[in-house]
Amino acid sequence: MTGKPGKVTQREIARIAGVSQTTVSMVLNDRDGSNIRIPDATRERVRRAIEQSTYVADPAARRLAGLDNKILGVFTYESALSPESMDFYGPLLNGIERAAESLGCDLLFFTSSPVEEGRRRLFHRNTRLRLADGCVLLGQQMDGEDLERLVAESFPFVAVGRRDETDAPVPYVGIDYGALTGRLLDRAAELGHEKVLYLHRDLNSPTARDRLAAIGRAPGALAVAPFIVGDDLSDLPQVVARSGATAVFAEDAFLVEDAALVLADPSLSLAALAEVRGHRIGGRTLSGFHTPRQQVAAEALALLQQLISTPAEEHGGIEIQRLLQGEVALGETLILRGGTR
Amino acid sequence: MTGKPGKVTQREIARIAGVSQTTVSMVLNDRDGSNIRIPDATRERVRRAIEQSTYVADPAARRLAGLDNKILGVFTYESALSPESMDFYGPLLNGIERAAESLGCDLLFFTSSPVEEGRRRLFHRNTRLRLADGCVLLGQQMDGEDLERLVAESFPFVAVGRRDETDAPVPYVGIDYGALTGRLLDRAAELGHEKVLYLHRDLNSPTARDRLAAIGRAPGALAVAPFIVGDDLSDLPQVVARSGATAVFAEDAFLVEDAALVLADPSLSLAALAEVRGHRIGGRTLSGFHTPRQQVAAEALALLQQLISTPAEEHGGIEIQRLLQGEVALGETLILRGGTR
DNA sequence: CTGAAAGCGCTTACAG
DNA sequence: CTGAAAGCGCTTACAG
Repeated sequence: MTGKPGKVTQREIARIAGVSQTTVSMVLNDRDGSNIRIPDATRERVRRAIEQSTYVADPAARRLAGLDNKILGVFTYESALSPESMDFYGPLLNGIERAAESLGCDLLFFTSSPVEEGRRRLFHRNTRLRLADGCVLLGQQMDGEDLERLVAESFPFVAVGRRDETDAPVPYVGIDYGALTGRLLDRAAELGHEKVLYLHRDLNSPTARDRLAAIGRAPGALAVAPFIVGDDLSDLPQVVARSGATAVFAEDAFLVEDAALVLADPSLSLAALAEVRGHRIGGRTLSGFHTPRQQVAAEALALLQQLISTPAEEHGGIEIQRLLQGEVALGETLILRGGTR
Repeated sequence: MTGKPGKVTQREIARIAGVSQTTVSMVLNDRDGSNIRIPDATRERVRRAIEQSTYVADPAARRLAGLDNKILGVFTYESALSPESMDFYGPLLNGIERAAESLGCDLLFFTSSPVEEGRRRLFHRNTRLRLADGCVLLGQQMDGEDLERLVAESFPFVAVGRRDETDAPVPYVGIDYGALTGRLLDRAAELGHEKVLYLHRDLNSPTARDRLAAIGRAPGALAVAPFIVGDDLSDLPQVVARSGATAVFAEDAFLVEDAALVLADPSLSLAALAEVRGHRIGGRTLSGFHTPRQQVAAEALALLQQLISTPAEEHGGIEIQRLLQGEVALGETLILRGGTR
């Protein structure tokens, strides 16, 4: 696999144009500063030689010589392009693709990373991480060690979603689930609810903690009881009855849907503390949040680009941790206490 | 952007282990042939030095030195990750991701390619194409010149979908739409239809031509009239009435859906000469094809890998043009002539 | 204004 | 068994 017969190099162009290889490089990179001044004639000669050939710069060589590659890495802790993950990753990937287009960057997906314990490993023997100028990380849960190491090696990266599992501050762009949760709880209180049951899977992620923390700060009139669920929800009706809750919230829309299947009571209010777009319960739009996922992705790439193009000493001036505000989706399943859906 | 403070090189490892940089390279690449024999002791010393450090090989340097990168390029002529394109690209991308995982390859998406006349350009000033060992091309229509040039530069690539726009034989993996069309027409004849109207947009793609060619070979009892449609379908009822057709086929499921909106007659049979999964007309599953798109993607990557790892002289032994068989989806909209949906 | 030279980090003949 | 050297294709000081 060394045979690259069709490959044209700067040396070849130089030969044709009758100049040195250095000059070709200068022309290609528009190096035209104080001490380098290439006459238009030479410049033209080189240009023509290039046009007539099929020359394209070898990106590996450029990179090795110290230039940016305009390649951004995309690392996902799970499969990104499977049908199941599209609900979550789809809008993010779309935002990333569009941002990359407008930044003029290519996207390197680290699909080769070996899977261990169900999750991909970022660092491994032959990681191509370094080929990228920087990397965005996606996934509900991330590996704290990966993050620490990226910081330690001062490799530019941005996590999508809030992170707090490390000592060193990690650059991220996320959604302010705490604020959203607070607002939805306010809304529930306004509608007369006094007891809410909150279903979750006890995930160990920052956003899961943000939701729980916000629940701990619920308005005085409202008591919210967290309840950890497993795969089997058959006990749920009893739990709800015993708790006296008039509303059931859950950490994501799928969990609300599952709960709704076993919870037949139409007077029970339902909501997800997460994106609800496209989700309906018995024909009614689910109450919950609208989260600006495309915008998160776009801002993550913009931040990454900023980190890449700013010398490390000046990183202090950059806001590296950003939470974007979503909005509460009122929906039709969070209703007046005592009403019916 | 030259500051790579956290970067460890082979030279550094060599210094620590007290060997030459060459030896480090040998150990890393398990070079252990006839004339190179590294004692386990040395080997171990190097291994430990590597483990203790955060060394990872620089992929740009490896590539420049002539090795494969295990990076496969993905070029799409349109946006690949937008919600609209997911219907078409989704299963293909999913197949590509999975195949890449099992081949141990990363995926480079050429999102930076400048868009001209609504389509991306493969070759441009700073293309990173060469960074990949090879490339898969996706898109309904492709640029013949791009394909010619790839062949001329003997850059390994595989097109997804049949291609015939070049003189040189282009490697591809596609679906045999001609065979599928033939079988659906047979089915229509069996159901008693004698006249069918075929709606299409007169696209200039090989698969579009394959469908038309198969229509030209329709069974004797069946007359199929191709009809080119624009965006406005309001004339369609008249056209159908005038033609005397008892069935209307179209080149894709969306076009059938659009046609169904203006064609109220429930005795009219409908079908798409394309993938129909997930499509319904008035509650009935649409008749058409089931196409193995994930398999197409997987086979395209396998073929690409084969082309990459086989010396060019032996390419003659590889079947580079492959058509996969799909199956006819009987559905509920292609019915007995005279029946009602 | 332009070229010869060093260097980026690796691999692989080629000499010891 | 192991290292010094050349080379991959580029960029960028540094000399003319």
